[in-house]
Amino acid sequence: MRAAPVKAEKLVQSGRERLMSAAMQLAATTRSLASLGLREVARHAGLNPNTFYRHFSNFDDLGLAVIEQLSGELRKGLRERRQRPAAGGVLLDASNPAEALRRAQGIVRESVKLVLDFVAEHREAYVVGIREMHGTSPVLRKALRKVMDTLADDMTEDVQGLLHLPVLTQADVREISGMVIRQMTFFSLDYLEHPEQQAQIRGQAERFILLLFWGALAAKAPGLLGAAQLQFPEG
Amino acid sequence: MRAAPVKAEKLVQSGRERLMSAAMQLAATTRSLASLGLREVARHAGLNPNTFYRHFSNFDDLGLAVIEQLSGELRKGLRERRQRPAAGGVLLDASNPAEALRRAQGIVRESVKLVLDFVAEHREAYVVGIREMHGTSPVLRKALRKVMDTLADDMTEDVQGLLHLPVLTQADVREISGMVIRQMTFFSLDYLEHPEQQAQIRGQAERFILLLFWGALAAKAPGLLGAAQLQFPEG
DNA sequence: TGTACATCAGTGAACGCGCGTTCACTGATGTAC
DNA sequence: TGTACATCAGTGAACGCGCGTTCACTGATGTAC
Repeated sequence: MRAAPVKAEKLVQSGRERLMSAAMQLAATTRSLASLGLREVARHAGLNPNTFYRHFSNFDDLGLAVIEQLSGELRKGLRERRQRPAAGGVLLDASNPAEALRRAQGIVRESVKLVLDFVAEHREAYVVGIREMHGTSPVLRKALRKVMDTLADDMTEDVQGLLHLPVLTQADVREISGMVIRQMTFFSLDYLEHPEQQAQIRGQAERFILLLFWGALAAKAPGLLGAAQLQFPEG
Repeated sequence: MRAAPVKAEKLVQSGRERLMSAAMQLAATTRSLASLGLREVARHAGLNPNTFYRHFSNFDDLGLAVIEQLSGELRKGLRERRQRPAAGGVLLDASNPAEALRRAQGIVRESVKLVLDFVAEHREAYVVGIREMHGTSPVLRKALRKVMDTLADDMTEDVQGLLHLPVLTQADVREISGMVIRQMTFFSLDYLEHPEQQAQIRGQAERFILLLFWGALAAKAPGLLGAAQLQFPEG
């Protein structure tokens, strides 16, 4: 009798995986991916230094692999969770603007919570990602810009699916989504760094998003807003 | 006869200054301050490696000195330039909202241009600053957060001086200013990286700022906006 | 089913190099009397 | 005004160390026939 090989395969990490998670762990403690050393990573993974070359041709190569894995998780995680509140969608037109805006506000609140929860759960990966977005390696920077763009595309799709806003074009929504995704990097870092102010930061993020959409609606359909009695969420 | 000593003193850079500008120059070409080496910087400054220790006790020390100098220049540069459009100020109330908003929009346009011009002129310093804001050294990160806060304070003061917006409290304006300063880091980098899209990016930045203020006004004084016929600036 | 061979992840020793740091020293400038 | 001394920015040589990379080798796993 021997142990089922399937289970064993699942449990034993390959050398490549060990190197990647070693890099992740090391980068998470104050340092960036770019500042790690090959020997350092191999040591942390319990491997011989030159085993590194069996799996990656250089350091950017490893960084890319790590980022691809992480961004895949981020996107997947967000996509799974945001299925939940998709009950119907809100049509924002002149029929009952106050009610529609109230419901839209609820969706914004849920979405902000969802993102910040995710960030808090994947704290280390997230911080490393943000750092490399402005980091030294052009390759990693470019990869992370692309991640941000993808997230903004996802958000655009969501907004157009959940809140049907006839007055805003897809280009309008995409531009606002891009701004929101970018600003969320700051809110997220604040959120992680100041756990005692989490409620307040959540409120700020909600207000930020609402301001942008209200501003856009104010420019394109002032009548709607006038009837809607907007209210700031308190921080 | 000998040359006037005053002039000579001005022209000859001290060792400390040479080290600082060497670090600046090196950091500007793809690398961050944190990733520089002591010997590398000294070499670039034309000095003996250990002369470094005559002026700085470690690398963060140098980084801080560089950042203090740069942020001083940034603040001073912005402060000087923004004196110009201070002709009077715009009172935004119910008397003639359309005209007041039109003038406010002009001020936003001028301010965005001013910031982006400054960024383009100090390209290298600016990029290094942004990078260190998310960088490896906690000391530099904290220093740069403070710079951002100061800029947001300055902007708050300006907004309250130039546009008199009776419906927004100082806290409202300060929160929006913080959001704008942060988002401008992204717009600025875009602006530097894509010179062929500068007009478009300027337009995006203007729209961003207007959306926030319009959103805030829409929530607090919907009547004003309804009468004002808002218009998006095209990118 | 067995055998021969190729592939592949991993090892250990060795290389030359640039690094941060320390030491003892120099020469110019500033300061006290 | 001159002299003695202290301070300070700079030099050059030397240190031990960890780094990235290369080499020849091992043993397990997969594949062809």
